[in-house]
Amino acid sequence: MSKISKKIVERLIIYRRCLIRSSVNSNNTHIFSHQLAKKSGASSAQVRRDIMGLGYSGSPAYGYEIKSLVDSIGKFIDPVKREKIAIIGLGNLGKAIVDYFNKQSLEMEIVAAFDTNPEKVNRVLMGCKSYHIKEMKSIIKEYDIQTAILCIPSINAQEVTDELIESGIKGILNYAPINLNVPLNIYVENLDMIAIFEKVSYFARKNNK
Amino acid sequence: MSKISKKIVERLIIYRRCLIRSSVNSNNTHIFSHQLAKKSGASSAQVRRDIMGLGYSGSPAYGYEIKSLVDSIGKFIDPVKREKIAIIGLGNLGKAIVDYFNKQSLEMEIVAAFDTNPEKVNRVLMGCKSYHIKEMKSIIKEYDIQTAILCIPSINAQEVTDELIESGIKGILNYAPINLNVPLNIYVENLDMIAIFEKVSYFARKNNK
DNA sequence: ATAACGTTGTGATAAAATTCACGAGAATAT
DNA sequence: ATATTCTCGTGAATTTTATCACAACGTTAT
Ligand SMILES: NC(=O)c1ccc[n+]([C@@H]2O[C@H](COP(=O)([O-])OP(=O)(O)OC[C@H]3O[C@@H](n4cnc5c(N)ncnc54)[C@H](O)[C@@H]3O)[C@@H](O)[C@H]2O)c1
Ligand SMILES: NC(=O)c1ccc[n+]([C@@H]2O[C@H](COP(=O)([O-])OP(=O)(O)OC[C@H]3O[C@@H](n4cnc5c(N)ncnc54)[C@H](O)[C@@H]3O)[C@@H](O)[C@H]2O)c1
Repeated sequence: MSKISKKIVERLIIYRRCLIRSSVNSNNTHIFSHQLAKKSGASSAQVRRDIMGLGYSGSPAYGYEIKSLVDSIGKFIDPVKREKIAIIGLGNLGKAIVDYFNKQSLEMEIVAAFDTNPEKVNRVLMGCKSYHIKEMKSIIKEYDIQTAILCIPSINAQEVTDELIESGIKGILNYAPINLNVPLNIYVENLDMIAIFEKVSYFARKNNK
Repeated sequence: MSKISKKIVERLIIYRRCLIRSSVNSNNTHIFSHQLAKKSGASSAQVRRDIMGLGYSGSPAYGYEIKSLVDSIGKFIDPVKREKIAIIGLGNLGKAIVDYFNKQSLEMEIVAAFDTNPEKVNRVLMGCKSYHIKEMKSIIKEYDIQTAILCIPSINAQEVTDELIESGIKGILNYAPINLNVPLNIYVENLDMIAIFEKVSYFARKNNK
């Protein structure tokens, strides 16, 4: 079987998001590669190749059956159990994220939040309970949480990261604008909003060339 | 001169962010390609290649001079004038973003916010004034704003996008989980937080392989 | 019947991105 | 002085990624 590269995984995730979104406001049961391409920003040949990699097949007559394609991507992408996520930092951004994730996502849920500020602990927001940071290690182990979202000031990000890793966390989505030092087997995705916006600004000026 | 591809632009932006961050808490004046590689996640050969593309040169003895390298990247990436940004939607996410951008970024500023909710207009947050959406077109033209951040519910995103484009906006950072339809010369960057987190979850499970 | 059409799946090809690897040269050690 | 040790800049090689292009095949129109 052909290898599924990092890039292909990223696109499969996008394809699925596009499929789920469009199946909400349309009642088509099938989609052609060129339609999914348009929605996702890929080329139609690439869509077909990526889907081929999954071992999934469409029909030349009707294209891909949306529901089973979504399932097929899910079988490849999703964890066996429902994903339980921790979030660290219940500031402006953290609260917005908890609200958004737990409203939108069916496959995963932010189950625990941690903060140092006593006013932010022992609350419940969208099904997510908040705790003091000193309880973090035990709660993460208790819930068997594998992934975390980091929304605290840069200055504290590395020390909390070290604790997260000690607690058994394997993946971190980091919003703090700092480069975290982690072992090779830990996956960190940095989401630097300013860097992303600089890109928008650049390509806007170049008329998207 | 060799071409600067989209990918290289993205990395240059990251390099600069890393350089600026690390120059805050260290007083080194120079940096080697392998050090910047470590910070940014690229390889050292790639760092050298990318910087080469700028026409900038380091010294084999001391590496790159941080300040002039930052300037050199800026000369390539930055607009001539300070970037003025509009934001649409002052909900949880929108407020967090205004606060963050206007605190952190030196090169750009969110100068105007727009919302439909009367309670959210005619306020000032971190130097950003908020207006009713019906004033959007005129204010954007008045300030000569080229780029916008979209933080409103998906359902309204397309119509507002159409108005943004009519107003002369050339680039959009879109947080709503929907695919916007825009002309080819308009740059849209979609930031789908759930898609990004799905990636984190996947690679965490695969031990970052 | 059968021709025309539009799509998938995929081998072959092209293009893009990345890494390799080494000459040149400055700094430092001996 | 000379050797040693780093690095940068970069041509060449390699690897990865994306596109091309078409046979095979079901559908629809005639
Ligand atoms: N607001 C944004 O849109 C935005 C965007 C990108 C990145 N960021 C970054 O995300 C982080 C949070 O942003 P914010 O706007 O929510 O900031 P904020 O100041 O509103 O919230 C920070 C929260 O973290 C908590 N905290 C501080 N130290 C902690 C620790 N050691 N352990 C646990 N909790 C701790 C604070 O009590 C507070 O509740 C910052 O690093 C910021 O730079 C924010
Ligand atoms: N909260 C998050 O972390 C998060 C993350 C990713 C994406 N998103 C998306 O970003 C958008 C906003 O998220 P939020 O959490 O801030 O939601 P929110 O409901 O808190 O805020 C939405 C804001 O948009 C305003 N609004 C609605 N229609 C408008 C219109 N036509 N013109 C101008 N303003 C309008 C509302 O008055 C409100 O202030 C949503 O599409 C959401 O799915 C949110």
